[in-house]
Amino acid sequence: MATEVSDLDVYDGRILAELQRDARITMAELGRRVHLSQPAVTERVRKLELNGVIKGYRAVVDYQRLGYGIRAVVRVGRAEYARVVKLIEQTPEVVNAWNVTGEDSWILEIAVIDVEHLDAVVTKFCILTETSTSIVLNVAREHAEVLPARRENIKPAIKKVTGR
Amino acid sequence: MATEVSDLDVYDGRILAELQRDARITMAELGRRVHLSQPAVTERVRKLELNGVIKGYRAVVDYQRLGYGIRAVVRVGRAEYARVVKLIEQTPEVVNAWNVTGEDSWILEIAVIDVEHLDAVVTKFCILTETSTSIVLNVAREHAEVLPARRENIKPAIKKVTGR
DNA sequence: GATGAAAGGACTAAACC
DNA sequence: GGTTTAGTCCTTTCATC
Repeated sequence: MATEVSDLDVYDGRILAELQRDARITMAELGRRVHLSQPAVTERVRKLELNGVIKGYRAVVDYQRLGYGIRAVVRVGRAEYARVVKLIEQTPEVVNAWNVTGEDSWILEIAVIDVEHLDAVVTKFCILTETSTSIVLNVAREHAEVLPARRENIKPAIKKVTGR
Repeated sequence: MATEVSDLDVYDGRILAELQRDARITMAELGRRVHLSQPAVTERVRKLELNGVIKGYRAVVDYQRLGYGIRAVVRVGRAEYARVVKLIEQTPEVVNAWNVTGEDSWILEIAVIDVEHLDAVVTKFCILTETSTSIVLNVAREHAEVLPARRENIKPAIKKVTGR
């Protein structure tokens, strides 16, 4: 049985917001914040986990302080799917890897120590196909909180004239 | 006082690995896993948080199950910095936003409900400058665990001949 | 850094609305 | 679906080795 967005009420939305902000708060504290008793939130969180709405909980680390001076986005052109997947698996510097539509087949986010390290990683992918590397200068937004989608919130690209 | 990577020992590495895998384990359990007493791990985690190595803890949610059928990467060309930042701030669909080097100035990761919604979001950025949108078909790796950088682990791009 | 003790708070399961 | 209660476990802080 798949979870429908409509199954998620206002309490679930608040719970998801709080846990995306701080995943280590206790169930008692979470209950206080969303105005539910502790057993009630515990049960809701358990269901959100079971339904796969919450996939897990992760510590967010500072790449810079872990010794990775450079973050980069590498776009990888068309290449044999299995070979790219295998190369990604062999490359721990790849933090995120998406197979995408368009001229580039893959978009990789990598964390490397310095330029020499960047060269070493990018070269591995250059051998397969053409690549394009962009170094991250600045992060405007990271891991934004995502709430259940509500169609009412969409602002149409071109506003319809409402004859008034 | 900034943290140096050299300050992090093998225990810190294990702690960071465990907390990136599951941020909600108790300190007692974390202690068991890394073979330290509970007060010892608690103190180490506190220091990692204070030093900014651990930036926080987040629940990872499933965009699909929250009603976002499409994930996409939008590359945004050269445009006035402040205007792009302002537009990102006004666009909750943007999950990650990086200012990068290269022809594209910005790389945005967005989560949208459907094609109509995608159109609405992309159009907002098209007004500023040229954009290029790639829809995510498949995720090969997501939020890989990142451990303290160790230069010894780097494999040089071109292996040096060691005259032997 | 480990161990042990004590107080406070959090979790679990049950009974109940 | 929700709350309350009671028992158990975890966490925190202290002291000591």
